[in-house]
Amino acid sequence: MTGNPTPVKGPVMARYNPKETEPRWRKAWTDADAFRAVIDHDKPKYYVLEMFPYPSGRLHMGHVRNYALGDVIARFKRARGFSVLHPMGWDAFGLPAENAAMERGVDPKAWTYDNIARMRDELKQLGLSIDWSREFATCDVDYYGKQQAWFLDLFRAGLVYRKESVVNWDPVDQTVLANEQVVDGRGWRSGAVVEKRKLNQWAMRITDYADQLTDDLATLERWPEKVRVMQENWIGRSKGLKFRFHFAGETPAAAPDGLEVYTTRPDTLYGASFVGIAADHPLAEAVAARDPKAAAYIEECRKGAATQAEIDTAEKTGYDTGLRVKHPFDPSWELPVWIANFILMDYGTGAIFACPAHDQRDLDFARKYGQPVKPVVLPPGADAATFEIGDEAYVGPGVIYNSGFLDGLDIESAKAAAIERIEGQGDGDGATVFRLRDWGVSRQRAWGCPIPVVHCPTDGVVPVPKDQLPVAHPADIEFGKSGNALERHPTWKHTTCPVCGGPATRETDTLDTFVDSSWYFARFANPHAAEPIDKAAADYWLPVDQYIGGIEHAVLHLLYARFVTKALADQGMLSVREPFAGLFTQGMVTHETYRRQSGEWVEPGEVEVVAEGATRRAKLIVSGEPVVIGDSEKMSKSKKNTVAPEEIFDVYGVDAARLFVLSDSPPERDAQWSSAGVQGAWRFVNRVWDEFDSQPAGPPPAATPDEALRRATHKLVKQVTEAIDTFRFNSGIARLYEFLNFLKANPAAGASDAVLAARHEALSAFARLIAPFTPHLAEECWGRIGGAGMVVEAAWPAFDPSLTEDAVKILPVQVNGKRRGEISAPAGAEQAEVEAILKADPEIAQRLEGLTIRKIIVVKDRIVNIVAA
RNA sequence: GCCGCGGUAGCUCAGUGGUAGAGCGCAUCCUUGGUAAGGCUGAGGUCCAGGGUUCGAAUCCCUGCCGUGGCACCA
Repeated sequence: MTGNPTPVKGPVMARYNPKETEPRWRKAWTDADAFRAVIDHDKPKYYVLEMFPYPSGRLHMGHVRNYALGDVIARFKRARGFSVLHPMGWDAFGLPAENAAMERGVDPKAWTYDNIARMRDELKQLGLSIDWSREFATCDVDYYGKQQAWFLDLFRAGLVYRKESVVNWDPVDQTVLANEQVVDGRGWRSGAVVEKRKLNQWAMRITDYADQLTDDLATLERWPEKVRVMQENWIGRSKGLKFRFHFAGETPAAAPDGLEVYTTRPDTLYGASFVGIAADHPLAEAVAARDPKAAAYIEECRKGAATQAEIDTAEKTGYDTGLRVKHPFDPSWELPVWIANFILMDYGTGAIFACPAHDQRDLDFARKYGQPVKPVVLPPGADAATFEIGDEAYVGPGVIYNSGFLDGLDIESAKAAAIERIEGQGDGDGATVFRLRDWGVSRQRAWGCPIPVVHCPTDGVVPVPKDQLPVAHPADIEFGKSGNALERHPTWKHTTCPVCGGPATRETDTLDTFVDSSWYFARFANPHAAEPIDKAAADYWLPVDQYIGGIEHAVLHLLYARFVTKALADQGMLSVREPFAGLFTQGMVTHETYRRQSGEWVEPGEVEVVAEGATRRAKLIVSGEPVVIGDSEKMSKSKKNTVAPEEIFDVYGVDAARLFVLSDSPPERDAQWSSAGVQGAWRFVNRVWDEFDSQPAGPPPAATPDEALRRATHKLVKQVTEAIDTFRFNSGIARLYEFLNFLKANPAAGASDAVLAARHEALSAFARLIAPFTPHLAEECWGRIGGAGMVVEAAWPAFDPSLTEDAVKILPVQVNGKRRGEISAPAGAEQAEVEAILKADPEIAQRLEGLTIRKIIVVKDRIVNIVAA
């Protein structure tokens, strides 16, 4: 190095001031219309979407993380030459608006749009690279009117229907819930114990797509395995046999064709000991009509267990109906028919045959009621003469025995043989059964998308003609009471029948808000189109290349969106059959919790944490009262462990907040927010700026750049590029931290021309590499070293693969697996060359004195191991 | 019960056959005209435990322990 050997302090630098730089760059991006998505067939396209927010009115750290993650991808892909679509909208219908209306007497519409306005400002402050010209809210009349249009298309296609059904009724929210929205017997939002009610309901035939929804999971290679498994379990496809038992003796009028059951184990039919039916099976009801004891038993079952815990521990009970059926393979063999509390009416046929030896539930029941237990599957190695079932059913592999024509077969062959026999007898067929139920979409709420049909006393249910869409809310809905305000409105529901012109009433149910969110990604392709979906635009942009959101939507939203995509594709409205090619589920933002001795929760802002070596203690700032530090948990108001994003932006700037939330942990894991962490990010922002500010202004000297710095730069570009490509943002940021330390070790002050030139190249790359994470800082730095235009318009830095490796490698030398020294070798040196260097090394020679070399293992560019004895 | 994920420095996490790393925190010292700041240097690790494979294991395999997520009377 040349220059002044004494330490030179840099010029007095102004501290980096995000309050000044950040708004300035956001304005520059807006003025340049930098993020407008354009259909450009000369470029590869990339559609980045984060799950759109509910407009609660306040941005929280979870939002910051979600949108920062998406923004990294969007900015990265844009710099890599993709035509990027990165839109934003609002999932704006739903109960919170109605609750606010009830509590505060405000208009849900005004409340919602006010919240949107506030949250839009906060989101824009985040500096996201979003095409805001595409923004819409699901409560916009234009959006839900288009939704009504395709809803009617699905109605005509038979995919939407109305049925009287037993539904989950949430007594607090006063509405119906889908099965997916009932968690442990309680409403997913209200937490109220869900009741069963019989109502006329609108439903969508998602079960028609159950096979496709299962099969196509295999094509979603860029989805987390976990989510695919969850969906597969939820749909719950099982293959088996549906068949009828014929009655022995009297055939009840309620089951004239016999009793149909479903089983996945037809191979164990010879182990049957009784037949069971659900308490609400029609046959059970018929029995109850003439048998008061049966009626009492059924009543008992209905009261039954409400919560999952109760169901788990509930004892199996049953009631013998006195009815008898014939075994399908042996008409002389009669089986009793029991009503049993563990059989579910809404799965399969609501009736089973029980094989206690090979099903634990059947075994528990059989032991209690003295039913026979006959094993028909012999485990490998077991002796047929002595094998017995104790308290545990045998469900493993084996050979069929005690089973007539099935004897000697393995389980799979026996299943096939049994099904073939039953089909031959005309008693039943092989069948596929799903756990998935049709999607009930009716909601008895006003603040949702009205279902566009009319009820006519003459013509029945009549769709509203397309030229009369949208069916909009009346302007003067009176909220403030519980129940459906549309139903209560004095005039809105009264209309005329589109068919006969006579008086008729409008449907007052609205659609589940999950319908709103099941196609918004397609509307973003062209949110101003006259048709619900602009097919040409959708063909260009869809599928979403990278979708990002919380794991909590693994079955609800993500399953509905997949179904609607397939249904709309079948109507010719879309070409893709899967909406999201890539899915990323990010973790939550958590924070330590603090409590006073009294147990009262305390906000982080009221607490001072003092670190003393390995121990940390906390106290109240005002009084010095000791505070107990609790686990890090999801930020929530009830535990007072939230941190308001706007306060962080105000103190440290948006870039520091983004950087910290991205750097702390891998994106799929929870991120622990801490004030120390965000301060660390803030220091990094300043150190970056200092480094750029210390570089002499003007073009770099025309010297050959310093080799080591150059190699480090190219290595960095490679590492950060790969880290972003593989969603390891925290790793990429760690490399940037390291590189900054390396740069500081090669300061501009007193540097040679070679170093100054290499530093310029390094800083030019660095400004572009930090842009996805800290976009405002990147622009400021880019400008400082004379970069052309803005970073948002600049190409991602390239790296020269030959420069990402060191020219000379330091190879550790092991003797018998223990490190004993090191040698220098040219990169790529092969065995012979390395051995030559080894022999010339006196230190190694000394180590090997008295030993016989058995083998020398050279791992190119990595390590040498000498095996000696 | 079934299916996952995780266990590496005080904390949060990289590293997934080849020299144990980063950030934060901590300690020492320097600076005090960048100042509710900046810098230098350093300490700190049975890579959860045991067994196996290998010249070599944090990494691969087996067993166990601990934590955590999802599903679950689905025939």
